Amino acid sequence: MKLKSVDKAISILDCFSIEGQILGVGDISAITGYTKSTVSRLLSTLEQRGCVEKAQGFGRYRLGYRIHLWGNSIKNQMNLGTISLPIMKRLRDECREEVVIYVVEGLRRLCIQRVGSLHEIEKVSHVGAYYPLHAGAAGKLLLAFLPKDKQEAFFSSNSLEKLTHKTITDLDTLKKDLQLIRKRGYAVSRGERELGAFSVNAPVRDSRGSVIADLSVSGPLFRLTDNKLESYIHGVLSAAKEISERLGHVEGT
Amino acid sequence: MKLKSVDKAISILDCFSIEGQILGVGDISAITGYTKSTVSRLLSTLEQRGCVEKAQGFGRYRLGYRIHLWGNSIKNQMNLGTISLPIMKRLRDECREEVVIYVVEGLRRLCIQRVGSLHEIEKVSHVGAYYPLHAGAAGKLLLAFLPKDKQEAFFSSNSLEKLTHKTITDLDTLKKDLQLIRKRGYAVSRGERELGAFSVNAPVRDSRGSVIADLSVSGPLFRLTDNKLESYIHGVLSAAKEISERLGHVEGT
DNA sequence: AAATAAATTCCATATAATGCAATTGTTTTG
DNA sequence: CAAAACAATTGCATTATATGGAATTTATTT
Repeated sequence: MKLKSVDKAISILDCFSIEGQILGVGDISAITGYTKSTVSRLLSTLEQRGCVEKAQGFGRYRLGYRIHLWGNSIKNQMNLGTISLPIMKRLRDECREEVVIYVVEGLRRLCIQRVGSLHEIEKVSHVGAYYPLHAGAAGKLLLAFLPKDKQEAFFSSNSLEKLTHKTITDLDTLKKDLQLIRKRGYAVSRGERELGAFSVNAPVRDSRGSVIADLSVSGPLFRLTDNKLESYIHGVLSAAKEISERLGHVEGT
Repeated sequence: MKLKSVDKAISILDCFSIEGQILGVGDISAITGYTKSTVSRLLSTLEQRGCVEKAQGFGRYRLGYRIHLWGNSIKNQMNLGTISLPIMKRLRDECREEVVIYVVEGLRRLCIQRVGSLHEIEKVSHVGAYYPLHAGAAGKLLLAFLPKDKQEAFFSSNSLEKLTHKTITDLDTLKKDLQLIRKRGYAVSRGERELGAFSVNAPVRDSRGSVIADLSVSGPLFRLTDNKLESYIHGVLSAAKEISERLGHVEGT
């Protein structure tokens, strides 16, 4: 970090990132650990430029119009795909396997972003393509964290099509599996949708704590050792956490 | 301004406020006048915290996910009314008369924000109330800057109801008036909607340059002198300009 | 209205930011 | 494809700036 006071200013603005947050000098000083004089001066600089503004009178601040302005100017460029991309690339470089993000659309999952494997033999998913929710760890994870009503809608409207001999076609077995995924916080599958493929998955959460996407590392089964599995689980969990943070998710929500 | 480096950082972020703007160190140095080393260091600090991020490779930046995050956390609190309020208060304190903001809704104008007069005898508009477009300078200004199709819709569907003996009821006279308002960039009326009242108005523009609202100073006619009129026109124009800037409007759009 | 609490300003000191020049990295062109 | 041209980054000494603690001002509570 090159410029300390700028870094501090950013930390202060960050205190406001919970929606509707209104804070005073003392609050911010307590959160950040900076002295009240420092916070006061930083706030006053930020206020002069409209990054924060007085709310509810004396010494209480919220984010200002300028932040709103900046936010507007990128809201069209910024979506889950672009926010995730750099983190997905990093994960891919660690794992050397394909990294993909899926979201639920209707009763299927949609691939919205992909970073390809570094190996010659690779598993390939396609951005824009739809895949089932019941087969493969990505689908099951999304299903596991779906709101109850949508989950029911899926169970009642969908036959669990057998895609490989590993596909789960029994509803009770599937439900048990979903419960396990919720408990563990990640999902692993081998050959459920595509024979000879593995997939390691973790949930991406938004600022309200809802699971809105699935982050996946996947590749051919023959390359998956126990050691690698361990490291992929760790990697995908921490990358998913990082994406969630960028979406405003705070731990313990 | 208390902290110079923070102020510089804000100026740099501001360079990006035109939607989709992508800039390099050299560009920003040219815009702001800061040396390239300074810009480079500031950008690198901002990048580490996700306020800007690399775009299109080598040394090109755009706003980052953190700005998006902050923007999201206030987008519900920030609307035309709250953005305008502090500027409206300042204008009211200068003029000592009622200051109001109107937007077009359907074929009428809607009062969305108001700051009351400082005099005992005051003109009073009501937030949430609807007023006509053809009577009073506020309505005429909004009408003058309406897109052609909506203007036509108004002309064809609306009889120009006579509210006072000053109300313009002839379509051709009205159209001439609108042309003059567009040319001048502000509008003044006396007693067109409410006898004994005056109103001085200027347009508020958004980041695309479209007129989205009308800012008005109004009061009882007996207090309006030629000197005051001059100063109200100047005041309302500059306040409207300031609100427009806060909405992302850049001069000459 | 007085007392309490919080935010702001003052000031000397320590620290951080600056500009220049040198370096490293990227793109263009012959 | 190498060499030149261009742009961004970093090291370093200097100068300007940010800092913490105390004092002061400003709001809130009793």
